Parts: sequence; C-alpha cells; structure tokens
Amino acid sequence: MLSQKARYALHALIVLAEHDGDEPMQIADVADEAGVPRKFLEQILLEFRKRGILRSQRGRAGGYLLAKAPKDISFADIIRATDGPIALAPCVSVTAYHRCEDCMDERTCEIRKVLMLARDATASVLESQSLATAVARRKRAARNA
Amino acid sequence: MLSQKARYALHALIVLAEHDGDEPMQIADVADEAGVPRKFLEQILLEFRKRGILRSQRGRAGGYLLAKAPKDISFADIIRATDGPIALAPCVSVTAYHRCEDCMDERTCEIRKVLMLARDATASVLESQSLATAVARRKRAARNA
DNA sequence: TGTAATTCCTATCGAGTCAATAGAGATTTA
DNA sequence: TAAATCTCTATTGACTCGATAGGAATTACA
Repeated sequence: MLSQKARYALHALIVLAEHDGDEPMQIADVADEAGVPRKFLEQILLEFRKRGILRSQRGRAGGYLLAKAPKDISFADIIRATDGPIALAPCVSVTAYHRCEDCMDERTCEIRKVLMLARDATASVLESQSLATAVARRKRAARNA
Repeated sequence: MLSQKARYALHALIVLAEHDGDEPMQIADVADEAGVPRKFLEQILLEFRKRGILRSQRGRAGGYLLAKAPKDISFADIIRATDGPIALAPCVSVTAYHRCEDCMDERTCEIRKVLMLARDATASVLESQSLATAVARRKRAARNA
C-alpha cells in the first residue's frame, strides 16, 4: 500500500500540474484544493523541491511550481520520492539496489526471480503514467460532461 | 517493499513444497533450512494454517504440511497472508476493497485509474507464480549443474 | 525602511507496526 | 507417565507514520 504521504503528494502535484502557469501557487491554496493538511504538505513539497521535481519562490507572493514538464514527472517519480523503491525487495530495486543480508546466492534465488518480474510489471505502468497523462484524461472528461 | 515476515514465509513455504511428502516437517527443521528464527516462524506458520494454506499435526512427531497442491499456492496468496493486499490503495484492492476516506469521486479519480493498472500488472505476475513453478525451476537448475 | 506574507527547517508527539523473544498450555506418541 | 511438538498470547525495543508547532529566513510592497 502507498502511504498517506504518497497519496497526498499525488493529489498535490496533480493540482500543481493543472494550475500550470508561470506564477507559483501557494502552499495554502494547494492544500485546500488537494485536501491535504497544510503543515504536512509543507514538508512534502519541500522534499520534492530538494529532489528537483518542484521549484519554489520564497517570500511574499511566493509558492511552488513544477520544475519540469508534466510529461516528465511520472507516478513512479512521485511514489519513489515519498515511499522509496517500487520494488518488493532491495535485491530487485533498480534505483536502490542492495543485496538482501541473508541471501545465500542471488543468482539461484527463486523468490528474486518472481519479484523481478513483479517489479518490471509495476514499474512499466508507473513510469508510463505521468502528470501530463493524468491531467489530459481529466480535461477530456470535463469536456464530455 | 515486502516485510521480513513475507520473505521468511516465502522461504519457508518453498522448503515445505520441496519436502512434499505425507509426513509433516517440523518447525525446527523448516527454520533451519529456510534460515528463519524458530519462534518467529512458529507464528508465521500458525497464521498460514488458519488460512487453510498449511495444515499441521500436533504432538510428538508432529509438524506442518501444505494443505493444497503447490501449484495452487501462489506468491500472491503468500504475500497477502503476511503483508495484506497487493494493491497500492484500498480503493483498487480486489481482496480488501474499501473506499479511501477522503475520496471525492471514485469514478473520476485519476490516481485510482493508474493504481488500478499497477495492481493488475503486479497481481497478474504474482498470481501466475506458485510454489510449483518455483520448485520446478529450482529442480531444473539442479539437474543442469 | 519596516511590516506582512510566505517558504524553510527542525523538533516533537502519540499511535501504531515490525521483528523477535518468552513462556505456559494443549496434544500426541512412545 | 514423560518427552516432544504445536498453540496461543503477551511483551519488548526500535522504528515509522501522520500530524502539529514554532521560529528563522526571505521577499514584496506600502
């Protein structure tokens, strides 16, 4: 399961992607629209800024903006930033690989083989879906309503 | 990531599937072969018995056996027993569905659509892989060594 | 130049989960 | 009757999670 933090982050970034102008959007406004507790959202957005996914403007009339195009921010990026690797075990993680401490032989581990398939399947979905695809679907639905 | 408990369970059930006779195998032996702390394994196996995946024989010369054919015990079954749903959110879980508390409208939620795809991709791998497929691969590898 | 508005940063909290251990009870076999 | 084994529940310490708090730093604007 995703953490609450990850769900909040997804909601917030979609709001920022929809806003999508040159002016920053303030935390308080994002919190309102996304339904996230304000102070908690501060921490979340801060972390995304440190990862280069968002950028910020400080001081009065400050706020947050996407640091890249919506199509270049995938669901996988967002989930990794809040919850860590997508893989089900460290030994099959691409972004945070390390050996399982108690592993006898990685090459013959049957569990690893299956978890590798699972990782590839999950990652291929989450890498292919981005803020752009989510916003586009939302706009299309709004037009047809 | 899977919990340590889930990894232990996978190892232990593979050991039981390899043993695969009519006589039960004792917890202490499974613990040794699978590399799992004995008392912790007790709890794990107990839970699998309650779920009908294992059965047990009490008293002297007792132990544990698979309650079904290895091909009918999937990786998904094992992971669900220890870690809960495979889905990334309650609203896309098949085995433990419930609405996200803060969800406005489930039909239009863009996050849900993506998590649904992810769940299907992951589950299709984990449902298709069983103790039988794991043991078969292991035996084939042993023959070719 | 000062003040209000905003992000930045760190600390803290309570509740819960995780991994592991402990030990007494129930059951079966020899 | 004794030994071996599974059964069950409690407990522990470390850590994580979700959330809140409050002051520091920065910027816009009157």
